[in-house]
Amino acid sequence: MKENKTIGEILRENREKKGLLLRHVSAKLDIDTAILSKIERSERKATKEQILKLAEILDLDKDNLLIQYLSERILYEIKDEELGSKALKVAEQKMKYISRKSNKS
Amino acid sequence: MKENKTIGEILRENREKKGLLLRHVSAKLDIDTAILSKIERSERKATKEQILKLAEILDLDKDNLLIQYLSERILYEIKDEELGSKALKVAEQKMKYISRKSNKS
DNA sequence: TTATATTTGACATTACTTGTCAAGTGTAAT
DNA sequence: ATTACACTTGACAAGTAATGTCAAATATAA
Repeated sequence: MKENKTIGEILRENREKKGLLLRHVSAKLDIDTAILSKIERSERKATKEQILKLAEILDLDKDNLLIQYLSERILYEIKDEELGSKALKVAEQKMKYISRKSNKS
Repeated sequence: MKENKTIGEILRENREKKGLLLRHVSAKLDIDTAILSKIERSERKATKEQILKLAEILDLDKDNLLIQYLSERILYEIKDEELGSKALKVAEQKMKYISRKSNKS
């Protein structure tokens, strides 16, 4: 029974769990509350830097949050593509090929 | 023994196989030869529309070429990311989750 | 050489991303 | 019901990246 939350949902839940307001967190990120609000509702994408700062501010695991973030960006790339699923699989194959190559195995 | 060619390589090989010059093909695409040259050498990305036209011009399978193209775009998205490989796997999981959901299974 | 094909790099244009701001909505307390 | 506060919304501005042109450079072959 795996959860499946958006980055936005994760960020909002954890911000609220800590009792922080948009204005507190957005100040630390040095952006307007409007953007953070939109990020939490998946109306905008965060930048990588913002994700890393948010992990610190909300005490979340950086690597994990970054993986979630990157995976959303990947899905965004193919969201309107019928062949997206196949493209993803091919991307994985190429990825393996590349790492196999660079390890000269 | 799988092949692993870039889109650019595929395009160039097939253009040459048909005896077409950059200027012939780029004219049909309505772009300068310079861009096509760069696309073939992976110095620039093509647009989706260009890929579809190229499939026609070079008699290549549209779906297959599009999959190759999209997979390159995906890899481009994570090319500098240490966690890229993990992000790809998570993206696939999410993809499965989404399609499971939309099929209400 | 001359001719033709391709490549390169500087630059223009366009499209997307990321941001601000001000006005709007929702909710709870006085 | 008015004030106060958190959040949301949408119009717009600024910055960045993608896409293209052009002219000069390079390569190859006749």
